[in-house]
Amino acid sequence: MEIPPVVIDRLPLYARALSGLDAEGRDVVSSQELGDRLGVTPAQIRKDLSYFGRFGKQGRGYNVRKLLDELHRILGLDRQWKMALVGVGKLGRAILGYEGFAPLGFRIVEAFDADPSRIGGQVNSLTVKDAKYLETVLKDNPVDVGIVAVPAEIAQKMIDALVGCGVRAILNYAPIAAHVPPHVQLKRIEPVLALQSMTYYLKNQRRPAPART
Amino acid sequence: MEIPPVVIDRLPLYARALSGLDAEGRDVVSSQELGDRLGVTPAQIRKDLSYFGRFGKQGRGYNVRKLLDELHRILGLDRQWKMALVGVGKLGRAILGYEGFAPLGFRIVEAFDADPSRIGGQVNSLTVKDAKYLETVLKDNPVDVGIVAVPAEIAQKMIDALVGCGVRAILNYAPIAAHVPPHVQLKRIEPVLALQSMTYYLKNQRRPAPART
DNA sequence: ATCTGTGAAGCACTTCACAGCG
DNA sequence: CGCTGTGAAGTGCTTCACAGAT
Repeated sequence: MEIPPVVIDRLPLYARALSGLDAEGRDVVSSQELGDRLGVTPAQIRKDLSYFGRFGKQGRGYNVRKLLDELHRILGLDRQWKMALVGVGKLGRAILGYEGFAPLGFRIVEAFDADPSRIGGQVNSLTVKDAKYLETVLKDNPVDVGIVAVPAEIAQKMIDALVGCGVRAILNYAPIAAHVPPHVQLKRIEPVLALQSMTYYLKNQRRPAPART
Repeated sequence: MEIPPVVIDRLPLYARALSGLDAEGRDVVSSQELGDRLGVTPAQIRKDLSYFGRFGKQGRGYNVRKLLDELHRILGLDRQWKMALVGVGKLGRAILGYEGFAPLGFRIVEAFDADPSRIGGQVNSLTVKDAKYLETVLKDNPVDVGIVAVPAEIAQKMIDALVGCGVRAILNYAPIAAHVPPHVQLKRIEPVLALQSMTYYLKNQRRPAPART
């Protein structure tokens, strides 16, 4: 069956909420309560989950631990994923220092930059390698995800290089509309775009906000 | 007329591409060419723009400078927007140091934190203030946008405080499903969620990627 | 000849509403 | 009785296809 992309985007949200419930010691949760926590309708949650199987018990709800495991399996979060960072400027260093990736199974195993003053440097126990050797390094030691944190002007070139090394998922922090072949995932992290669309609603006094993103 | 939220989300993308074209000295662009640059269909662009007026010339295309100005006006990007940052940890400092906000009219004018070791410190010519006084400070000196970069456990509390001060747009970097009243905009910046949905497609060999986000 | 602007058609996603099970 | 799972209905967004302007 073909699963709507929006559904896939919501699953990590569900997984995170379930982690929280699990940590609170909760065994069972209804779609109603999960929905309240997430700002999602219960019907949406049930429909989303129904694409993958029947995980609940009628009259009771969902077993927190079991559903969490299922979601992890579905999303592929039951393994480790290797990532390569390109661009070790201010933003890149902040990404390297971010402690939210590792506990969830995402590990940055390589860091590249083109600036000679940064190459060879140590950041968070990683040695910064010359971007010129990106292809050589990643061909021997492939990664699953590329993180791009370089200036706009060279972002597409770096993305092309990553794709050329077989990287099939890219997290793009550079402010460009990047092009990738159809088998490659691309998600952008762009605070500025988020701000620029919010101002539309700010400008027009007290217009109700649209559904949360 | 009620404009679809997705349309509003695309306008900043168009504006950015037009800035680029303008910088390249281009006077006119067609929906076809703009679409090619952005990975959006020409029909989509024309339809989106048609919600706001008739900006093109048939047989010719759009005047780059004129359309850019219109978009800036529509989105409210023809003014300055003041922002307050809450949370001056590693992430918060990276946000303060980010140079992409100011040139587009977004200025961080206040920084708050609850950690005594950070309060009073100078970051990027801003003095970090005690989060305890957030309400007092922002009531005298209101901001348009709140940026939340605090740990998950206190994020909702900080968001509530910002909303209490009349902030109507929030950029949330904390990994929680935040709740805000309907008149408040909320956008989340969550690299981890982006990664966690991409792995679904990585896991399933060579499934084609869905439309770019 | 070219490219916009736009109703109408088509598609995708969400919500409803209820049968069915514990 | 409560809550899931799910076809069917409803809504919202995208694409088509072409009249009309230059």
